[in-house]
Amino acid sequence: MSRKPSSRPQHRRPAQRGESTGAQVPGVEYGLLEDLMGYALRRAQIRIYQDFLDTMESWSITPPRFSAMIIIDNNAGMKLTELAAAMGIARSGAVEVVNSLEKLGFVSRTDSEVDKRAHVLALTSVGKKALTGIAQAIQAHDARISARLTTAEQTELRRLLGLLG
Amino acid sequence: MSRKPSSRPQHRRPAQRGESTGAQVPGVEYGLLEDLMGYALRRAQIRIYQDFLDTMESWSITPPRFSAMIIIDNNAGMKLTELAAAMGIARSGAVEVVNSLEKLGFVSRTDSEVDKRAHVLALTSVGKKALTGIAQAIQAHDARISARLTTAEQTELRRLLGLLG
DNA sequence: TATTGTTATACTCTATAACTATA
DNA sequence: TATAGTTATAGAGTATAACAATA
Repeated sequence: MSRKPSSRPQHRRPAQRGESTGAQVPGVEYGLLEDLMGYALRRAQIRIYQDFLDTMESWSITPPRFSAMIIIDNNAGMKLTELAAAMGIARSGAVEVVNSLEKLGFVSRTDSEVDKRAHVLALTSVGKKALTGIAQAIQAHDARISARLTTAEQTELRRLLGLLG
Repeated sequence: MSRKPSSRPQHRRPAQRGESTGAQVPGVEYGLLEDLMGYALRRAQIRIYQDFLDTMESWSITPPRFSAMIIIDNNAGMKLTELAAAMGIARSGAVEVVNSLEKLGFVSRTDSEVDKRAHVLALTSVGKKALTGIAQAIQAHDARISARLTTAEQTELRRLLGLLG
């Protein structure tokens, strides 16, 4: 089965992780999966991730990029290796995140004064302005996904999630 | 910066998603992230995913592969398109999952009697035997991640997760 | 015309290892 | 020797679009 490479689509939506709804399909037996806490958590995250992506669509922001922006904004003078540690990812992964944020014009690398190997990360003015809007949208997203829980239930959910794992 | 392609390592651990611990690093400010339910959920999932991978390492099983095996086992005569719908992923993704499970010898495709386009999915005898061990290990994993919660708290957590999204 | 399975393509996220420049 | 940033490579998971065979 072959296809013409020349007819490749130009306006495809970016293929991101988690386009599925996280809902169960009626008539399908899920067996053991129904009993697993890990599966319940995974389904919830898939549902929420979709809303996150929809929320961030116009900004080209993904969860790791968002985390990186927030962490850079809250830790002045941070180096790339420190960002990687803070995010719990490899240095090479942090390079990719910073590359993409730099390409979007949100983050800058500046040569460190004290260590010629290191780059100091910072949000650009464009990045700072964008983060204001992004943070607002994310907070609205977070409120939306938590809307069916009372304040007490939200507190309890946080506590129980903290105990997991 | 170039490198010698001939010196490529041969015994690297497969790079899977979620090698990070999901823990926060002391001394780092996480700002808004601390307040987000979505971030709390994400961190819990990262922690748990690591234990899942460690548990499944000897079986080469990942969450989607595990879900697929359970669903195929519980829905006799299922077609690939139905599996994709049940898992909430694209057909092309289901092809990949089934390919990998077929390569492991756990799943078989059989020509459908009633629809010459379709293949009927089934666990092989090897797959059935493997699933017994896998399911046991996963149930132990699930008990492990839930161990710090009482039974009542586990029930409550499930309920609250169901309300999310 | 519509559906089924497949392939081609592309993108994100993650990893390990090796490399260069610097400490 | 060790660290900081980068690049090369790899693999899993996801997507859209097009295609051949069949319904």
